[in-house]
Amino acid sequence: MKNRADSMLADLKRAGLKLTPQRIAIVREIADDLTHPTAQALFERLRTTFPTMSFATVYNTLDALAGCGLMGKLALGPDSRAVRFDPNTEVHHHAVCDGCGSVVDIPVETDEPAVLPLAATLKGFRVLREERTYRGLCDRCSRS
Amino acid sequence: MKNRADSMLADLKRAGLKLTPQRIAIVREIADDLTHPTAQALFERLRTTFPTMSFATVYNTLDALAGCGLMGKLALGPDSRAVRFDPNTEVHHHAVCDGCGSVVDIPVETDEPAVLPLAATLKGFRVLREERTYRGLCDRCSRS
DNA sequence: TTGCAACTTGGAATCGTTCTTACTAAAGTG
DNA sequence: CACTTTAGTAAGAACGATTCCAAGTTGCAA
Repeated sequence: MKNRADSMLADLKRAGLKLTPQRIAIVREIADDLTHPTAQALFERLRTTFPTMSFATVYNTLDALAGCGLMGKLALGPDSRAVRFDPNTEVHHHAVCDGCGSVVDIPVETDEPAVLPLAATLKGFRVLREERTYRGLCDRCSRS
Repeated sequence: MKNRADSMLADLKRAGLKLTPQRIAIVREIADDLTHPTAQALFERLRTTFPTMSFATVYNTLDALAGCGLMGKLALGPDSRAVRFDPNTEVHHHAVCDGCGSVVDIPVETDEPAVLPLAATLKGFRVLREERTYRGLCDRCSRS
């Protein structure tokens, strides 16, 4: 495998989607981005090198990626209402800084109970997935 | 203590806020509501018995309650964009049904590590709070 | 190379929420 | 009890994020 962007593009194609210049640009922009950007942020960045890029295309492509399981969509709190996109498809959690709003991935420790015994049942509720958000202060914000 | 609504009203007053008829109506409407309603849903319900009620007042009151720690605000997923309000101030988690979108409270089991050793440190991140969302299918949806 | 379903664009529409303005009611002051 | 200050409300405009739409364009299978 070459890199994350190329592998995502290959998967997109495999799913029957066309590899347009716009999609290629979008995928390259986010594939290795660990900051969990919003669609708006991506759009701004893309517009500098791809001036005709439209909002709808950014959203469409990100949703297509999400639909293929190549991208996560995050709603990280009632205050930051914009959806954030996460190219990390490993099982993991998130830490959100109350100070600056930054988001970092938290890998699942190998010694903890694998996020959840999948399809466990909780009060008549069939649990398929568990999401955790740790809130607090990032290194930088807890100093200042 | 009489009931949840009265105790919330007392706390509101103690916080220096006036007990207006609007606030009393809003608090009574949500105090014992376990469905995590949106501001819109509450507004619709209130409007039937309090026709002059305005959106701004609903939001103001819910935010005031949240500011006093009497109400939680939830962003439960990228698909349901509306903020949901939760009068349950106990430490607990949430289970969200992929089918119907319903939300139920999940109490923290006494045998699990108290949500998190408070202020634990994670990769240089000072953790103050942990939120968990279990996703899957509710009893009703997993049958049909 | 061609044909067409899939795609892109730009702007309008929508949704949930916040803001603004003017009005009203309550609480403090003398 | 009049007077002032302050807090709260109503209605709708404004806002930010996202989705929809109509019209034009293009990747790619055959």
